Amino acid sequence: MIYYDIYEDLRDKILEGTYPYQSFIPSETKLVSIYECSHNTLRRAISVLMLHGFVQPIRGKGVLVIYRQERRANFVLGDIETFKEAAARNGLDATTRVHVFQRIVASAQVAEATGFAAGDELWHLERVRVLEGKALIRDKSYFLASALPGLTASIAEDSVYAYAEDVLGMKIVTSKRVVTLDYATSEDRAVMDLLDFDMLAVVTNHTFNEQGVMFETTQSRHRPDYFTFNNTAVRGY
Amino acid sequence: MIYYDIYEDLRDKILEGTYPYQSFIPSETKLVSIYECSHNTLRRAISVLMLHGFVQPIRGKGVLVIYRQERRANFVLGDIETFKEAAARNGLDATTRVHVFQRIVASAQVAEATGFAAGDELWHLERVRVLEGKALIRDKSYFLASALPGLTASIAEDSVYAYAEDVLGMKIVTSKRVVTLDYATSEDRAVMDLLDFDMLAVVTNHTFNEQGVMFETTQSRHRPDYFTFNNTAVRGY
DNA sequence: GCCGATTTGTCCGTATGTATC
DNA sequence: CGATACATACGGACAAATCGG
Repeated sequence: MIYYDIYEDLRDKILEGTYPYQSFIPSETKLVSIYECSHNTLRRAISVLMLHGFVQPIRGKGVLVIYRQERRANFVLGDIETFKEAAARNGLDATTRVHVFQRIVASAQVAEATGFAAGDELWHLERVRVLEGKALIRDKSYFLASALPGLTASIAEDSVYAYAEDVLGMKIVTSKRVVTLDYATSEDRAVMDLLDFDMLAVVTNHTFNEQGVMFETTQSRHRPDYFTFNNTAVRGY
Repeated sequence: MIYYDIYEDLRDKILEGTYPYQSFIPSETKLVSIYECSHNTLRRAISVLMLHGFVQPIRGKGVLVIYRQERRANFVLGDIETFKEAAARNGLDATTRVHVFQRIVASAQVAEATGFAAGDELWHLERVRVLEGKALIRDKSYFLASALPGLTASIAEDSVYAYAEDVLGMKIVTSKRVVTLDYATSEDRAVMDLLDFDMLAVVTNHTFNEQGVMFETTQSRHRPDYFTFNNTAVRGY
């Protein structure tokens, strides 16, 4: 995929400062001759850069870099990535404790709450994410059992996504997320290191694989002081 | 813009149920002949649908609808839109109280906190958003004065964005947002109807116009029970 | 103010590859 | 294997905005 390679190359040059904030990257014409690709392919790479908030094209002038290094945050969410990847990217030591691991059949209530159909066979997992020795995130997950044969508690302790992608060959494509706030429950307090926080950031996500099957929904409950959610919106895209 | 018209038409058909959840929309070939457009233009419309979480194309099969009507939320954020638009879309009666309206010169501290340059002339606004008679959101905004000549308190009471777009002809292009949580301050409590909530959802945004100039940064502090933030991530885009 | 060169934006047509059925 | 459907890439044409002379 040529467009993606070009995207990564330009992105890295922006990240390392070759193309600094508020500067223009080389023109389409120049980049086309540099990468020896068609202008449409280059434009696609630019559009991915734009959607990720790195650049903003200005007609008649050029493509402006609007990315700049953010202040250090504790735990940044945003793109599709696993908990382990996010922890590694944020330079944190991470482990996972599996509290619940069971196979269930979706009741009408579970179906209503999760978006699965009543009668679906599901894996029900409850896990706590531990960063630097602190239990900061509590995940309540439901996975479609038919999409994840052979799931075990020890896999869940490592990374379900890695198992799905590397072992089963599944690909995660779309992830819809909703961020809300909720009171901490006594259950939250029992398994998390909540200090005196009484509210949590709640990220509810629905994940679709390459078959368009919603195979996972997870409610992640985050301790407020370690929660950051990034997003870029571009008009018309 | 043909691609955008096609996007809107398909999106509306999905919203009204013509193309229901988990069904395939007509094939590329059929849509091309329906809309009498080129292959590429249609694909662009599909890609916008995908980025907004409405569909997911599956190679060899078709384009699957993965959108379904969500439960009613109190106040949903996500795309680029004004407070008034969001209120209208959520069917709520909305007013704005302007508490602070002044012109300042950015100090080093303000520059550090906002991302503007020290010495920039800024409008500093503090506003409270009132929905259905309840003061639920507190906005602390800084606008680049050179980008918004003639701003007044009464405009701020209505909609700064409408003034920028309709009167000044500015276009809002990119909006970067970060969601965090913060303790409610005594100032928050003084101007908002906070009940007994002691934490707030904080959305910090940086907005760029069509010139690539960051002309606004706003910190919006939301009462937890009225806060919802939507997001869709697609792998590779 | 005008013109021409540059740069991005949109659209079209075609070719080829890959996955599904 | 062939037909269908999406995915990627190329090249060309014209429009729209900017900028300098």
